[in-house]
Amino acid sequence: MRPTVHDIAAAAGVSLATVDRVLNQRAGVRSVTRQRVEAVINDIGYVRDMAAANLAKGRLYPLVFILPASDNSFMHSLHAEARQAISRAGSERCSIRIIEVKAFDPAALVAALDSLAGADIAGVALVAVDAPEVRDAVERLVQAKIPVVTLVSDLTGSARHHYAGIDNIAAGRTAARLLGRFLGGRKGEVLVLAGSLLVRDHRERLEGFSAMMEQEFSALTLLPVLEGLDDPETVNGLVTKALADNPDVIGIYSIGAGNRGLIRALRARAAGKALTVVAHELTDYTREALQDGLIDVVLNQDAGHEVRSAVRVLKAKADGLAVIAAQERIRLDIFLKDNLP
Amino acid sequence: MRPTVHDIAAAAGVSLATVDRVLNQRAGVRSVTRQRVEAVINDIGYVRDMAAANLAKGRLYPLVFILPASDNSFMHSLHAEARQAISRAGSERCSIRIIEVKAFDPAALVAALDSLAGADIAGVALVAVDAPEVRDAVERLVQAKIPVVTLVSDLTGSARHHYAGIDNIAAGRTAARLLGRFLGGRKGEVLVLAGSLLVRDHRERLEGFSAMMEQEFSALTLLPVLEGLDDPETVNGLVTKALADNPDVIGIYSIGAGNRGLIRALRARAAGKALTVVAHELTDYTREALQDGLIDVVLNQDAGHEVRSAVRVLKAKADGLAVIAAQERIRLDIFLKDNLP
DNA sequence: CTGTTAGCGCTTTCAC
DNA sequence: GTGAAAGCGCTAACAG
Repeated sequence: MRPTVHDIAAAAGVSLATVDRVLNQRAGVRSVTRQRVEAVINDIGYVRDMAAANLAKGRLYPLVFILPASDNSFMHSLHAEARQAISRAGSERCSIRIIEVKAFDPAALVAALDSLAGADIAGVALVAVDAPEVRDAVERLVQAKIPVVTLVSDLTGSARHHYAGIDNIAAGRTAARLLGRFLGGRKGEVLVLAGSLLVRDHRERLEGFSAMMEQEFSALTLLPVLEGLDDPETVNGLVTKALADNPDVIGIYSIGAGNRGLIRALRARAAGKALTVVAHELTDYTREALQDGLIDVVLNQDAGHEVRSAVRVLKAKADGLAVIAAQERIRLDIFLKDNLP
Repeated sequence: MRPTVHDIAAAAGVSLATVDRVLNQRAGVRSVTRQRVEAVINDIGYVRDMAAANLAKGRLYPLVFILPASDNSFMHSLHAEARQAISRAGSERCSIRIIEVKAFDPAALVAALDSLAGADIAGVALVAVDAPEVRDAVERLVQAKIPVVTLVSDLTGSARHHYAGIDNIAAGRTAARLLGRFLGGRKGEVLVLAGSLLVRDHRERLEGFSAMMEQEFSALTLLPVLEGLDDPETVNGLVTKALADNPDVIGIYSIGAGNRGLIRALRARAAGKALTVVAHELTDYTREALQDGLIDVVLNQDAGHEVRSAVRVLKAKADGLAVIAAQERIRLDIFLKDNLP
């Protein structure tokens, strides 16, 4: 059996209370005693049984998830996963509260963050809007020793403890290479469709995409980026018009959400020139389009993994423990019609 | 606070012992009493605190990992991940023992499995060799109520509780589509390189690959499959010869390990016709080759995820608990030089 | 059949 | 400064 506090106490000739004080670095122990105890701890290779400690403490991890009230499939699934996490919270000694805020609105986000100031909170996860005032609000929480994790979209220059999301620059580069290689050296134009360039993840995808295109696929010309605000209707209109206006388009990269509109436009199009399409986020719509051959590649981030990872990281940070780095790396999933889950 | 056994006892007017007997479905309770207690349990929405229960029981999960003693990078990393799991085992109340067996040897595997018969084991994970005698040995463990998980390679028609590995047919199909699309309709021959068609994962990859090639990329002809036994030297020889003998090869699919040899052959080749190459498993060698443009795509399975998943699943099965299915799905990772971790 | 009691490994009063 | 003792939620003897 693993050594316990009793073993330490016996070996060091002190009481359990003293051992506990040393283990938890609380005051009230002569430094001679402390050192004796610490020596024993190292000696016998003691490691604390966290489960027992949490039981004794009645430890609870009150976590808060701040999520945008966006009406697109990806955000829906992020919400769903967060609710799933809530249903599991009991057995993991944590309680999760979801706060919904207006999307793309720094002020609303700041208000939500500041509302957490006094509260008894073990950690906060938020989908960041990349603005200085948000960065400052996060800074205040970090100062107050509250672990903070950004989710899906990161916050430039912020002190957040961790980012649970994909590398969006790499995602953009990957999209570019797949599109470029699939088009196999053909000459033509590429349509790029973003949600909004005010969010960091979309900006970064575009950045990676443009750089790679310029560098490796000079036969392809990028048309000016369209911003569809992740809204199906808007996207549909923009794409329909752009395809009509630009007969040389042979590829599309859809950076954001609202792919429902894109797919509608693709379906409506007279089956003319073949189009190669790369889009983000696997939803019911993009899955179907992939199967129908309307979309060629879907790049995806696993919302479930992101939420579970955020919970694990927040709990670990709350206790000052390390995480398994590889487990918390959020992968860029690449889906063709052949490897759909 | 969540309701506890005390609350149940009080509400049902019985003692803790009786509550415990009901909770653990042990005998020795009149069915009237049992029903009364069960009613209360449902009423107040009790859920057992597993951590406390395990503490009281002094529960330990003795797990066994049976791994092949193969000398290739992937198996090395699988071993490494298993050792990592051992180092974490303490804090997860489990003890993990690794048994090494001769690779591709059903008899050795059966011997290892049978050696576990009497032992106090909470679960077994094995890299299966797909043979009837292995299936039978697994069957015996399952009969003995020991949870069994296959790792990396599955066992046909077996009663194992779970498979922690990728969908290899989908992997083969994906390889085919990527190769086909990257080659963009060009006419030519494709070299297929397997480790051994005696292992199920390689067979399945080939199956998926061939089917997709035939179905969608008829401009490409598959050469007879070469078996390199996952051995770098052998692979190197085979590839060098095949490329010399078949000047029309424009694509390669490397199904198994031993890619060190493939890469050496590619480097040695006079920089002639461009070759499109899809290989499996991200190792130091394939990573470098990807960066150098020698390999175009690496399909990968995350050994760390597989090991962690196997541990979680075995523990859950040992307690008769459910797992989070999505978390235990092992993804097919697709790496281009642009999204390397 | 049912209840009492001690105890898992750790923390936390409250005395000394 | 230090220690004794009770208790977290659950289980496991051992009595009755």
